[in-house]
Amino acid sequence: MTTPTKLNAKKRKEVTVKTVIELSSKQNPSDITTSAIANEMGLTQGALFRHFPTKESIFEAVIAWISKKLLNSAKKKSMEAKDPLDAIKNIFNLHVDIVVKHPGVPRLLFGELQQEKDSLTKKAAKVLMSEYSKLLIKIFKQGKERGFFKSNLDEELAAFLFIGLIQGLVVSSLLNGSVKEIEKRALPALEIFLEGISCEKIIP
Amino acid sequence: MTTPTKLNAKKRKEVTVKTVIELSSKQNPSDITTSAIANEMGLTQGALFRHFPTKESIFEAVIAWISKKLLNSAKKKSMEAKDPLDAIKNIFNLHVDIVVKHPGVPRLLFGELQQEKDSLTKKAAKVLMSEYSKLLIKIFKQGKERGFFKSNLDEELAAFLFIGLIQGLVVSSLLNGSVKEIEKRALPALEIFLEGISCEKIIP
DNA sequence: TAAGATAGTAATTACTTACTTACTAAAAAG
DNA sequence: CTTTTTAGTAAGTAAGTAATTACTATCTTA
Repeated sequence: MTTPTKLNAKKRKEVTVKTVIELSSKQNPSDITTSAIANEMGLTQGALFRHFPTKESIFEAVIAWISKKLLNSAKKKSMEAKDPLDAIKNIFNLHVDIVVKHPGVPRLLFGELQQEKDSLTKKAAKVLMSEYSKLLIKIFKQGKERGFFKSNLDEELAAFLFIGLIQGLVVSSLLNGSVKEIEKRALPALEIFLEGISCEKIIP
Repeated sequence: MTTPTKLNAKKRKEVTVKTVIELSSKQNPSDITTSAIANEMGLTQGALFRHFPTKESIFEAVIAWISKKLLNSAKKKSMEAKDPLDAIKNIFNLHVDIVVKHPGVPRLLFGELQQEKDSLTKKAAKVLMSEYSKLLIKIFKQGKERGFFKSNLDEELAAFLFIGLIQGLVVSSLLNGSVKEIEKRALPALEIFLEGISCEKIIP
């Protein structure tokens, strides 16, 4: 991915973030070196440090990018939906789209979450995940009140299962070595989940 | 964890494996250095290489340990079960127990699966996961035939959701920083999953 | 008890890592 | 056109990293 030499600071930062996400889809994010990033961009390693003070700050920027991408879109989807069930479906599709388009994203987040010390990036990843959970919990709660979901549903649990749903698809793609696997299985997976949390259908 | 100086080769290898699993529960497995392992065992770094030719071979031994632990027990549980539904429940509990007792295990496996090149350890992790999937698929298939699960159930998908189910619980524990979270939510989570894949109850 | 085998030490190896710095080329501004 | 700002280079640094080595202490057993 050789980009034209000399980009302004803003563009260069954007390219860096995209490059890290790209690399994360091929290897363990914590194994990505600054040299690897620079090399992938057609840049010398030292040049990166003109734009970012530390390696960690690069990953901060990446998490920030993901946060914006995921949270903003999810909130928009939930606003546009006609009911809570529709909202869940839309957010699921959005999430799956992001994962298919950027398979590095779940790896980055999961990788950060299991870091030893509470670095800034880990904190950012935690914040993102709990914001996302909060949004889901709110929707599940609404869906419960409006009679879409079981009345005894634990919304927090449902939120984590929703995330786990996608993690399961990611695992399957890691085993088969192809993200297409995810697209194929996404909808049936969602159906099983919804079946598990929805009210029994009224017998006609 | 200072162990008595001088252990025989077999014991030392066992302690090494346990130590790596222990460390994996606190930090990203790919960040674990041979010094860290040795230090945790009360040993010098070089001493490790009396027992393992390379660092990778240490992780091979760890995956082998997990494989034995998980696969053997799961097979046994499935043999003892009175029906496929029972088998799934028992394997789920077993899996949850292992994760709660050794939180480093899912991190190790997931970490290996997303490695760049097909190292021996990645291959071993892949084999383990697909053996595990195979076992689950077999049970889901039997359950389908015997009328426990939906007749149109995709067994392979169900297997990955089963794994994702636990991943979701792991994510929740990473956010809350406590594995107890997993124990608390495990059974309700399983119920939702089973509800999603089971045959509709016959109306009395 | 003496001899050989074995587990561990401590220093050192070659190599990789994130980060720094003195310099250059090109664009932007006056 | 000249000056200043800015993005990038290339070489270097210090702090790790996995692995090797010469040596030692301890256990086993003949």
